Amino acid sequence: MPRSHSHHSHSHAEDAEPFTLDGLAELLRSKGLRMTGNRRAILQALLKAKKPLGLEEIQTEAVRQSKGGEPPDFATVFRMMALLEELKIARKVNLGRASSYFELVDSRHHRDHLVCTDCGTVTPLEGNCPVESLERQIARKHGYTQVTHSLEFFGLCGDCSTDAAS
Amino acid sequence: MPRSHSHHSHSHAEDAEPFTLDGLAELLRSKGLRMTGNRRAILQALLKAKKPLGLEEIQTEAVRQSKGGEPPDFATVFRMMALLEELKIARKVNLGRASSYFELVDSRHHRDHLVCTDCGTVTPLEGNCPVESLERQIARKHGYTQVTHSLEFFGLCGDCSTDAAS
DNA sequence: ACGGTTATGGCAAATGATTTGCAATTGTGA
DNA sequence: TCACAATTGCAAATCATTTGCCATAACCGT
Ligand SMILES: [Mn+2]
Ligand SMILES: [Mn+2]
Ligand SMILES: [Zn+2]
Ligand SMILES: [Zn+2]
Repeated sequence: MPRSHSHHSHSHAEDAEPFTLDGLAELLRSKGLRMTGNRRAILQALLKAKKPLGLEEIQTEAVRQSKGGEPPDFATVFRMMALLEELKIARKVNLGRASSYFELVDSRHHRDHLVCTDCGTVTPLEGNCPVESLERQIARKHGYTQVTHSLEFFGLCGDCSTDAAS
Repeated sequence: MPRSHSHHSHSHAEDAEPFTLDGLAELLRSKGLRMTGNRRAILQALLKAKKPLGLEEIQTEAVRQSKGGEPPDFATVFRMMALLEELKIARKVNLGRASSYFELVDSRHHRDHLVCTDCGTVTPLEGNCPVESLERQIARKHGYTQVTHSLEFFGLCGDCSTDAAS
């Protein structure tokens, strides 16, 4: 795919550009994809999210972001997320639930999560990932490439611990 | 098969009783549950497994363990696994696939996994878990109790890396 | 701005996985 | 051996994911 560095002032799609709507829009276009109202809304929802979102949540957040109008169809959200996964812009997060949850994946700020198995509260964990540095070692030891990981902690939050005791 | 001290065992999986068929049988009975041919076969399949098994696999391995006869119904395997999860004897493992996979959970030998996202190969990782010691810290810091975790690495195995390059 | 090309989106139906109801069966303790 | 409750097979229900089809709309070149 030819890269036209027409005006070098900004937005090289492949650069570690901070995840911004414009940056993502550019990236999509560079792949021959189109930027639509639905997609803008979905991306905004994901950008604003403080925790992984389910398809329903993306749908409702998206319509809120785009200030009203019809929410994107469920299938549309589904296809968009499949696309973003394909492009490694988003990833599925294992929250131990039946349906899928997604978050944008910024290679510099990936997050692990703490999930209350009772009330469902999700807390992104602060600080450095404790296993990121292992990816390289594991890759070498087992002859793997492109190693990523998924790390979640599950437990009972304070409230739910109390409730369980009574 | 020496059953040295199978009495005084009516309680939790915390009795660092080794995970053996008899031990598990006893545990189930202590909960008022019954030990049947199906259950014995399913447990044997799980005990023998070197990696997490899907419901189908449990079904086929179970019939092999019990040396023939009808394989347990799919719903039976499903209910058995729900039960074992409930009792914290087994857990679901996130292999990034659509359907669920299970493994017995021995608090002393829990395993994280390396999964090839292309061919599906699953490799239990040797050695100490790199985050087990964090569970306590996270529990304290966030006011959680009963904290567990799920850690999987994903990537392309040697073969699949080669194929992808061509 | 206009029009042709083609990605996209809505709708509904197909697929796939999980879960449940129910009657017949079977394990267990008495 | 009996009575009772747990278990199981089978089929149907539920829930989540995925796809086909065609009308629509984004983008490109004029
Ligand atoms: Mn991490
Ligand atoms: Mn671990
Ligand atoms: Zn909670
Ligand atoms: Zn592979």
